[in-house]
Amino acid sequence: MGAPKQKWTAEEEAALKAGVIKHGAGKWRTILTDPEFSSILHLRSNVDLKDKWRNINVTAIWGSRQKAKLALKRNLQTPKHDNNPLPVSTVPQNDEEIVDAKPLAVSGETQRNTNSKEPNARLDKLILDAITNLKEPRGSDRAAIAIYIEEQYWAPPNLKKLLSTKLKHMTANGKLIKVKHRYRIAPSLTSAEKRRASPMLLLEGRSKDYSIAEKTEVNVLTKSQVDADLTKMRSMTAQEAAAAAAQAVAEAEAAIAAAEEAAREAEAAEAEAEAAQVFAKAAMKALKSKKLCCW
DNA sequence: CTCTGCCACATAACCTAGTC
DNA sequence: GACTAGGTTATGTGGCAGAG
Repeated sequence: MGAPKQKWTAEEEAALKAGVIKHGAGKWRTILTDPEFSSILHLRSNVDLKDKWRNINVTAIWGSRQKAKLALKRNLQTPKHDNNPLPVSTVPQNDEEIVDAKPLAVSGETQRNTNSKEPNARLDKLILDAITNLKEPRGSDRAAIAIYIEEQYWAPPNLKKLLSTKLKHMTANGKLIKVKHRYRIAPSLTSAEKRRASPMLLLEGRSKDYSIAEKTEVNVLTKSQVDADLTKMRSMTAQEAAAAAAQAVAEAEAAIAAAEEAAREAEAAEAEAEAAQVFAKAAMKALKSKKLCCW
């Protein structure tokens, strides 16, 4: 069927890994157009890069895609209280939750599952963070939010456009309240959500997952740190990049373990809260019946 | 039989022209 | 300038099939 199979060479694989280190997983087109890698990867399409990256990840954990698929099936049979790590096929391949563009994805849920109706979730957090920290009594206007984000984070060149779309979206969702071109955080937003609006890095492929950051005390990078990192990466040779990729795999695995531990704790806390709620209801009921009997 | 490269499809993200 | 709608591109995921 279709084109004959072209085996990936070690050189191509190293270039792919180096590209992911430099640009982040999911930025296949960017990697492909990077002159540093395009000469090696000129026979490959962005789709090829994406497929190969999937294979590399799956192979690293499960041995093969088929094994991963089997593991997934087993997972689905015992969905909720299964402590086994989720197979890579269910893990986000985009860089949304990948820490420092590590080859292995970190979260246990797909982006589609979690963010399908919530594009630009990171910007979401930055906006909340900006409004919270600006502390303007009547709310903050779009320009003020934009300036805050630009000053505090690594903002993309099209920030204003993204911001406009996102503010509208968040207002529609009820996360924000818009009064006379000023935005305030909706009172219904939980304290947990507000807490999540803590500083995050807005840089393609380099965002820090806050829950992991909280749990593992990973430092949130400043813009200057990111600049320094990028400069360093650009001066890397292919071998150095490959070595960095290998190290990144190890670090990602550690991050996965920490994230899973945090998820288990969260689940336990949730169960505890549920139990407390049930207890409270029972107590109320008992109290009511007691009152009734005494009246 | 297993592995892995290729393909197809769904959807998210992005871009652009038109309208207010 | 801001917003919207429609089109295009990029990416993620599942499945098929050739190679070893």
